[in-house]
Amino acid sequence: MLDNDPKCSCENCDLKALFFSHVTIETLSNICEIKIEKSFQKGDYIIREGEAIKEFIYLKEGLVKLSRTAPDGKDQILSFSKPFDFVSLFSIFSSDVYNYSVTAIEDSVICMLDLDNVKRLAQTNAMFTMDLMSRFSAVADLILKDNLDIRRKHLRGRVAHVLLYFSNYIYKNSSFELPISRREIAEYIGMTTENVIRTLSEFRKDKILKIYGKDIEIVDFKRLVNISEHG
Amino acid sequence: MLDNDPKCSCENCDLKALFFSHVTIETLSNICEIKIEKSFQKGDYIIREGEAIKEFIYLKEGLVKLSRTAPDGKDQILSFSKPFDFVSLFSIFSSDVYNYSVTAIEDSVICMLDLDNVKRLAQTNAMFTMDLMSRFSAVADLILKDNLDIRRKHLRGRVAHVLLYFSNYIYKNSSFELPISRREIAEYIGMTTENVIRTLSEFRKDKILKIYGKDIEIVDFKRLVNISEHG
DNA sequence: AGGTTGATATGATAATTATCACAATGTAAT
DNA sequence: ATTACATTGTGATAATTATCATATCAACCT
Repeated sequence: MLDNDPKCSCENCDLKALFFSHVTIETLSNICEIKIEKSFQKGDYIIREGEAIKEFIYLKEGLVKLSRTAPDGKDQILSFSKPFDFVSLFSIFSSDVYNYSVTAIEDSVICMLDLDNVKRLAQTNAMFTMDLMSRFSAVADLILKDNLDIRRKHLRGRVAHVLLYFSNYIYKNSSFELPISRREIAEYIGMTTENVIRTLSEFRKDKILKIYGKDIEIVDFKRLVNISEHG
Repeated sequence: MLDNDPKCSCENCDLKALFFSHVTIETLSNICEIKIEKSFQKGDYIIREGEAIKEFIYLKEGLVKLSRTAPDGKDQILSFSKPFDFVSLFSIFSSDVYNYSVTAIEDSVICMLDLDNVKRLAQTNAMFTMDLMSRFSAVADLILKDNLDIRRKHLRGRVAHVLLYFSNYIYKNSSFELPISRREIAEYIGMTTENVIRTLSEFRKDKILKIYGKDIEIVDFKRLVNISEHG
């Protein structure tokens, strides 16, 4: 965890429009003054499952994973989030504790606002609450849709799905450095680590990918899309 | 679809507390006057995937399933909902069309309010919007948790999970009439119909269940719980 | 009554995925 | 530097699940 960055100001924040577009500059400034900005390095926990929810948190920079530890001790990854996708929101209005852990999978920066303050704002400013709810429902829908999409695919389709997710949605590039391990891919798609590794090797042998450790280059995009959609 | 029931009044509705507890009686009466109540028989579509969202809908009585048709034509069931669990809410603040179909799996009654009216209310009454968001986030959390729970289980554990869900959560009885077909169980847990049927037969042979068509009696509760949790 | 359809049921076999075993590499700690 | 440990990688085998074939039964239609 690095030091706070004093240069950040809500007024100039790219994320302001996300849920503060109906909040007056004065109110925003008040909130802003007591906000805390924190930096996390890749691998750091931002939120731990079971912790009390005391802050309203959103992601300014970076990439995180949402996960939980199942009763048998195995981790399950629910989704990945970049800025504009919400982070802490899933439980803050319905639970006292976080149901999921949030971990930085790239160096990340978050903003923390006092939850009681945000709740007070939400209780008085209906438009703010509407904006919040719209974001929240869009993200929830996305996660559910993604989970259903993965559910109906086989191993190869699931691995292709993850690769396309990072390529198309996160990095917007056919070459990228995979931010997660093979094990984490497995935890995300619900398969074993060995089978994820094997499948990646197959894709390499089939000249669909070039792989250098975590560096991935999608060579045959069409075929990968086809595998993702039709097995 | 049956006739409207003129006897229903919002003032006496059990569900009022759900999201109208911070709405004045006058406002509620205004909303109430233009509400439409509809009854559906088991099997009827209440909402079809892809339809434009024009109403705010909630379930007064009955039991429904949320599902979608995957690109390959196969159905996937996302969750089941009884009154107090929301129905239409998943997309109404983030999408113009329904992402999921809602089908009555028992005779059901819904209330329909004009969505623009509800949105206007949400934009002016922050407490109402907060209540709405709390319900919504609780339901979303529940669905996600349930999906993750199912994901980490094998066939037998998944079937046991569904049986316990209906027994514990829906009917609160060790005997109940299964409101869905074997195929629908399969669509819910992501396995084939044949394997669901086979597993039910195994449970019967193992004297865990008594089965008469759709009538289920859980005889060995402990063992079923154990299968659900540990395979 | 006869015919069609869909749901339930069961068995045999094929396909898919997990588990186990082991090796190589890389990385962090001391 | 060297031990310790996690990650990546591959093969053999076991376990799990899907597919296909077939049968029965009930509901519904004409």
